[in-house]
Amino acid sequence: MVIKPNFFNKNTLLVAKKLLGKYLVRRLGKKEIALMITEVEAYDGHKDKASHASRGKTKRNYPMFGPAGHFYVYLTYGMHWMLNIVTGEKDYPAAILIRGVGNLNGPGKLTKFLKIDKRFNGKKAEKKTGLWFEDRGIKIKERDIKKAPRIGVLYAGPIWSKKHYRFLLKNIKNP
DNA sequence: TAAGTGATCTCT
DNA sequence: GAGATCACTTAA
Repeated sequence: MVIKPNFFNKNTLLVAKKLLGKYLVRRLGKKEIALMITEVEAYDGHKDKASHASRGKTKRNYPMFGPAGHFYVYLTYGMHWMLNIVTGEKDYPAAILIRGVGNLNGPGKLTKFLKIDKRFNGKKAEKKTGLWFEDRGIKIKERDIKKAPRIGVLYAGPIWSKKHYRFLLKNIKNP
């Protein structure tokens, strides 16, 4: 079943954990590619120094301030698109970075494989968009979730870079 | 381990 | 307008 926007309209850390084991589905032409989400990172609120939203709303990060269930896509290092899903209330800047799906590890590889770019920025996660989330009934237990510090955010200082806002599945099961 | 790559942010 | 920075990948 397709996941609705209100699924994302909750505490970001909670949603991040619940997103593990769900499916990211992409329609390319007539084909649908469904990949299980195995790794995510949370960026929660303007106080989070590692978040793009920590310095207020800008032309780039405005989708983070929008309603939950929309995508935030941006380019980094001149060549890699990052895919995020916005969470929380409108005007509360928060999003979850999808770092790994299926057998792909790394946010840059993911977007390259699924042909995701800025066209999805600010779009709603639904079938019409061509990129959405599905719940296929896989249950993830708390002990299967590993918590770890986020990647590439050392610039945010010791407090925010050490927070365990990264969640990944320990045993990747093949459905 | 280092280089590639370019939009965006933060100063002038 | 210029310069620094960056939620990464790949090939050695």
